[in-house]
Amino acid sequence: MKEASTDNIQFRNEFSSGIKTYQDVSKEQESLNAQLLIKAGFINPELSGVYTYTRLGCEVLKNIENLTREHMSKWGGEILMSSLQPVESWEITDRLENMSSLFEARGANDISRKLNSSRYILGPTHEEIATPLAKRYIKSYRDLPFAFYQIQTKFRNEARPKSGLLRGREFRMKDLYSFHASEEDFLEFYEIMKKEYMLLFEDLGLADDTFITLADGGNFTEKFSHEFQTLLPQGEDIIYLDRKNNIAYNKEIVNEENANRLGVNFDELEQVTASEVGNIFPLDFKYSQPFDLTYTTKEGDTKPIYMGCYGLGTSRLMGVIAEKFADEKGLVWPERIAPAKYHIVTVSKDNKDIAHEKSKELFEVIGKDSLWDRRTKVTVGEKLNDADLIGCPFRLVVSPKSIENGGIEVKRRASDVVEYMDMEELFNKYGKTR
RNA sequence: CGGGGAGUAGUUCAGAUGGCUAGAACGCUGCAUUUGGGAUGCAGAGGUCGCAGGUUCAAGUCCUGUCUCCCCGACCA
Repeated sequence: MKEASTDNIQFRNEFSSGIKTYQDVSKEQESLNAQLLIKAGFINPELSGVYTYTRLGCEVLKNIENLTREHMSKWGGEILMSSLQPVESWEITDRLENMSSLFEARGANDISRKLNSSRYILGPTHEEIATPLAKRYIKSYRDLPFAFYQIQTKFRNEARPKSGLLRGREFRMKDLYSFHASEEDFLEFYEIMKKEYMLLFEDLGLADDTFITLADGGNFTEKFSHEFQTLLPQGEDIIYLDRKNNIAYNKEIVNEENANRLGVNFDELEQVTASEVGNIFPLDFKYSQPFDLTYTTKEGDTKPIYMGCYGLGTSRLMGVIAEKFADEKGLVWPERIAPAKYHIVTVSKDNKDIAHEKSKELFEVIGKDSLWDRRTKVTVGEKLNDADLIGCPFRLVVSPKSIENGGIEVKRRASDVVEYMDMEELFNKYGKTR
């Protein structure tokens, strides 16, 4: 294999990484996250509310989802349910007519009339798969509690997609389903998940601005569900925030009845806009009943199963984080989910000098946690601007000037402080990888 | 689904009242010069003007239909 030597921004020794930034992005898209993510080459719009995750965006999405896996795998095993779902199951739960955002796919189409005429639902959520699936695993009280999760592309035919990744027709979501013998057991697990979600938001750098928010249970239940709302000026939701008690209330449940029920004076609370990045629901018997999901008790009785479901919008999180931390120069990624920790910028006329040699060594030693801008046909200014736009946590400039000053010029994306050090000092101080 | 705006080069856009052999900037290709904050010069390539009908000697421009995108609202397990 020939050495990767194209004049590009290199990533992980890929021959050609396909990483490109764009100077002009249509002003049509108003939302900051879409503007920046398109400009910086993280996503590409395909249809209204539908995006491709290009090289850098795919990396960020994977990082968010792998972090999510670390937390969820403590409590349930990962599976991958089908995206196409049988219409019959949706008839059983009576959601075929009641959910407005269903996409329907038909087996018989213009391309192949030989196929049957079966109708499918393009999965917007997975209770209709998860519940019957659980029947295969749960027979006895000995099988409980039980939980599994998946991370998958969901499809919802939103009337109006908007705000880039914040609200699409196709988006990524983690959904976990839990099954319990009793309500007490369910509630215990529900609290565990709340804590686990907050730990995840801490890793994502969002903990300080994310609040558990009481919300409508939807057509799942009469009980409240709990949303995780991240403060964001461009968010879709208005929440009533009680900072003192660290809890919030979605505007949709703010009324006199709930004021009395909860003993809360909503007028005293702060109204803020936020984006719903997660939502967890007590499902009670809402799905176990129609699918006849039961277990046998120690005494030999047959009882229905308590269920809960726990959603997290991984692609929406990417949009929220992009938008929340961005500054006038571009994206600013939290270290755990950035496409790379280090963005190496080489200042070299022809990639034949000492700056290039040192950059190459740096890139090879750091390995997968670095991007290397080794382009020679663009000016330094353009490379520095691109580094700011892409938003990796650290920028490492290797140039005649930096070498004169002691080696590598190190600057954090979120700071203006510039330091000079050699490779050993760099790794001692900031680590080789994340 | 209601209201508003827009579809012209790879991208961002300009092309009142029909005359276009369709432009600019950026990007792209080649050569030379250039390298610390979005280079310089020279030479090039690149378009069924969203799609389908219609009016006209003549349509990017006018009419009808249709599709798509964006924004506001309604909706949003």
